[in-house]
Amino acid sequence: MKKTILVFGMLILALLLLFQFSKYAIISGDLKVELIVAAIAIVFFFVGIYINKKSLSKTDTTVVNINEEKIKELDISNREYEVLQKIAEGLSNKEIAEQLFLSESTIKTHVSSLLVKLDAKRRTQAITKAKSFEIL
Amino acid sequence: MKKTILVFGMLILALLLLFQFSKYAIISGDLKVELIVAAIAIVFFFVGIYINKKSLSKTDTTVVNINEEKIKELDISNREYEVLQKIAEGLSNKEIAEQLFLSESTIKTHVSSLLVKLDAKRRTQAITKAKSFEIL
DNA sequence: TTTTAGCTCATACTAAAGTACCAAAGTTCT
DNA sequence: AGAACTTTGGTACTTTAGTATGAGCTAAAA
Repeated sequence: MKKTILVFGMLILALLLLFQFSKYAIISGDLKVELIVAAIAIVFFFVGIYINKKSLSKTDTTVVNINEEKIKELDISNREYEVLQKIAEGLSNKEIAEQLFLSESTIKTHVSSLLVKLDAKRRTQAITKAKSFEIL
Repeated sequence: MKKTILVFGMLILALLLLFQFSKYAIISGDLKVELIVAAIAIVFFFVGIYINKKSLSKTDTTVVNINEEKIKELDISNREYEVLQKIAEGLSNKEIAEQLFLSESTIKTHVSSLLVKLDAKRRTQAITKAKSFEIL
């Protein structure tokens, strides 16, 4: 936030300096008008690019939102979704079972139904499909 | 491509018009110098934003840029990286072998060395780790 | 109160995945 | 040509993953 204020302060300062400089240069006739105009144009062209890049990189992380409607559409239950998340974290059935205080059999059951619902043959494919559905 | 040429053509035209206009305005004294300078600044500021947006939307995938240095750092070979990509697509060893015209044994060898290099126990974990390293 | 749906767990089995170890071509660099 | 490395492939084995089927339990809906 402080950085933003600093950047804008510098910008305003540069703008004022350009004003003064252009006025002086035109009146004294040291430089051609075209040159000054071109310089201003180029400077603010890149300022625009810079500002735009800054604002874009901030809203960049907001792009990824979980599509909850799709989860319901695919008829994936709460428990199944939990398991799906653990799968995507790279855990084995055994590890998932331990983390959720369940037996490995139960995890296998959930995984199997997940594969059916996501129309996947493997857990890795389930991950990619889930991400394409914006579920993960 | 034709659109790009058109846009740039329009830009150059606008630039020339501004040149002429500013020269005329300053000489005739109809407008204040500050106003002209400000106008030019504002116009090119937005031009910069526009151009930047266009170029970004085209190279949109460049935002999630693959960290090639990390690949070298992890000592992952070309073939191994190819296999890693196929794993992330959710393919089985057999399917990867068919796509790359290799035997399943070879894929297993590559996968094993990938797991070691990525310090992963499973292929699913390899995917998540690779993504955290910005390799995928 | 049945019925339905979700969650749980088990057994038995098949199919992948992964490990360990070895070995032969092919490249690249010196 | 020899060294070092990548790529390829094999065998034999262990470990996960995944399927099929059945069943008990609970909570909510019909």
